[in-house]
Amino acid sequence: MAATLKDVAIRAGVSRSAVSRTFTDGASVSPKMRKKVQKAAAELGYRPNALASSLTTGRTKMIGLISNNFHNPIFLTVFDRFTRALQERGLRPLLVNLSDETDPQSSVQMMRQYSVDGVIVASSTLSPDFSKAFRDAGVPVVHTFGRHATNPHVHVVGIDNVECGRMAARALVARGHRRVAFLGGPEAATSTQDRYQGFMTEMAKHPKVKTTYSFADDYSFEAGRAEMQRLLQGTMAEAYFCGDDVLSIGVLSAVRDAGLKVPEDIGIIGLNDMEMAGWANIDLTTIRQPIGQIINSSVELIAAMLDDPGRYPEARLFPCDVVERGTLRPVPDP
Amino acid sequence: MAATLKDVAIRAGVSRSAVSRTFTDGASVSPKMRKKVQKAAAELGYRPNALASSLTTGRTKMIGLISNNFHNPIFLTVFDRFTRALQERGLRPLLVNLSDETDPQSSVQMMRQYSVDGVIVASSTLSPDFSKAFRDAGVPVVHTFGRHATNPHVHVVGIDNVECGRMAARALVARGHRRVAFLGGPEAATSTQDRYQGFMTEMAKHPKVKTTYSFADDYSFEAGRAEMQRLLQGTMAEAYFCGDDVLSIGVLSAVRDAGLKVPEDIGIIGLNDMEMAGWANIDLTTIRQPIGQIINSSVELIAAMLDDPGRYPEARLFPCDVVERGTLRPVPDP
DNA sequence: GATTTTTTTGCAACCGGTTGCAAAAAGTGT
DNA sequence: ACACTTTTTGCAACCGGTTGCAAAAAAATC
Repeated sequence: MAATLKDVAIRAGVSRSAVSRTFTDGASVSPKMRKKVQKAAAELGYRPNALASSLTTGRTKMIGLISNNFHNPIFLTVFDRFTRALQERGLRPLLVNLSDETDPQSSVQMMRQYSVDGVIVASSTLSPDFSKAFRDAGVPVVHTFGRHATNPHVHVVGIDNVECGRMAARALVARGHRRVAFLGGPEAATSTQDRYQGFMTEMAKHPKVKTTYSFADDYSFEAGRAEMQRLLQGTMAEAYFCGDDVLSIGVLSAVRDAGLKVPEDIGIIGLNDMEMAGWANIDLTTIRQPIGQIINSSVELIAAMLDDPGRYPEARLFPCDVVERGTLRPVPDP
Repeated sequence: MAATLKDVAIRAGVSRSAVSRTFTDGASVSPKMRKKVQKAAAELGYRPNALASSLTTGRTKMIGLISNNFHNPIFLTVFDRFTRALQERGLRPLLVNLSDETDPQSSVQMMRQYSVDGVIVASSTLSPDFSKAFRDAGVPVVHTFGRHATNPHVHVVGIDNVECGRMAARALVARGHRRVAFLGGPEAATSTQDRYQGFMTEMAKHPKVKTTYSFADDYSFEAGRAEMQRLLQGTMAEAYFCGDDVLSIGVLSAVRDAGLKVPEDIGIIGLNDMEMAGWANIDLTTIRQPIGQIINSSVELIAAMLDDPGRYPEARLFPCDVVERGTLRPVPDP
């Protein structure tokens, strides 16, 4: 069975406190004692029990990583990046799948049962109130992909979805499209609302361009495809800003099945620049959300909060940029 | 700050032991006492600290979920399923990303520091020795997607990759193909080796069919595409068994870019039946690996081991089946 | 009511660590 | 060698729970 601190103390012929100090950063212990203890510990294969020490230190080094999105392919990259960034700092992600429930209180309680040092909410659809429940319970929290506010109640890291909507609108206008449309994800999602708002307000500056919009049921291939199939029954726009890449791929599929050419007949621009967007058979023009930076910044922020829990809530927004690929025609020469 | 068992005891005017018994399944406590304690606990928002109790019980209900694959899209489904199945049993996954290192001992040590109740190794590329290190350290372990052996040292849950190779071969032969090929993932991977072996041994039964093989660098779209582009410079087979779905999608991309028609000119069969295989623009004929069953079985097995740690190691293999879609021509009528 | 049996309860020790503090040891200066 | 200062060390209490056991209380039996 696992060796304990007491076993090491007995073997090294020292007090338990000496052993503890040897393994506690910053604690005072003589070099001679340290060597004696380390020798005994090595012989026994001893490593401190993180959970026992957390009772005294109040630190587990575990971070709750909460998500309700396990279907959008970009989230595999998200989990890859989060796990790596946390591990690099000696932090351990306790993964929570909230696809089936979003009661803040039961999540808060569970996280406190495990004494996580902090929580990262990785979701664009879980509400600010969800994240705020952690803050109110005294648990450091960062909401990644959350909607920013002028006076944020919790730390938010992400992109400005409104600005992305404007950016997409500008991209379509710059290509001379006279009829454009927003095809968003689920209408109730804040990310959808913000992208829609940005798109529509930018398009309002171009009254001569006909602008329409609609929503898919979900951020998924099937939902995007189904919504475009519905649109194909009526009057089409020349170009579409689709709420995200996976939606865009569904839209592309429906368009091509209808015998239309992309970008010649129909232009498509997505959002996210997930790995698949660059696959040769997709080649999606999209707006890149800098996932790596967002995640590193989130982890940096949660780590900072461990040392400064009273840290004032901030919103860190990262700029997006248009990635030119094959689904939008080139900008005409001036 | 969080209420403790002691706070509840004081508020209810009872002993700490009474409070503990109220929250411990199977412990003896009168209904009257229980009600009194529960009232006080509710008023204080008390929940037992799982880590403190683990010191006595030896149980954290945390399960290490180890993976080194965060790029194959099917792993998003894998994580979704694992988190759900574990959560349903009140178990919590501590996620570990081993993309960058595979030293068994450091992983074992980390898991023991957190007193996980068990470990699930979700990887087809991490070696049996990796999993065995946990067993040797007395940590219950299940290797999901591991290679089975006649005398397994650890519990293994997955598919018979050799049989899948045979199955793919039979599928190609049944369609009358006279020139067939295996296009595998990384040659060193055991999954590649087994699939290759099954394919080749089955094809050996059909000496009149010309059989060739090659390997992609990786299980990825780009690697699949690149390998097919290389093959397109030479003599092509009529149909290919590609080592997994994501490889197949890359292969499809290269084939179509070369102006060939699928399945008329070239047939493709993949393996896994990940969500994307069914997308209308992919419509991949593939061999379904029953991910849901594999994962539920793994979780069932780890849960069983918590109660019976000495349980004899077993291998649970699930049958695969061919999913007919659009990338292989139909079987000719007899 | 008295006796016996069963259930409930609190005490105190335990789980594996950390840490304040006083005493001991080591180091420095004269 | 002695006085003073700094560092190191062990003790014992603590962190937030669980549990064996003996005593007390409740229930059952006659």
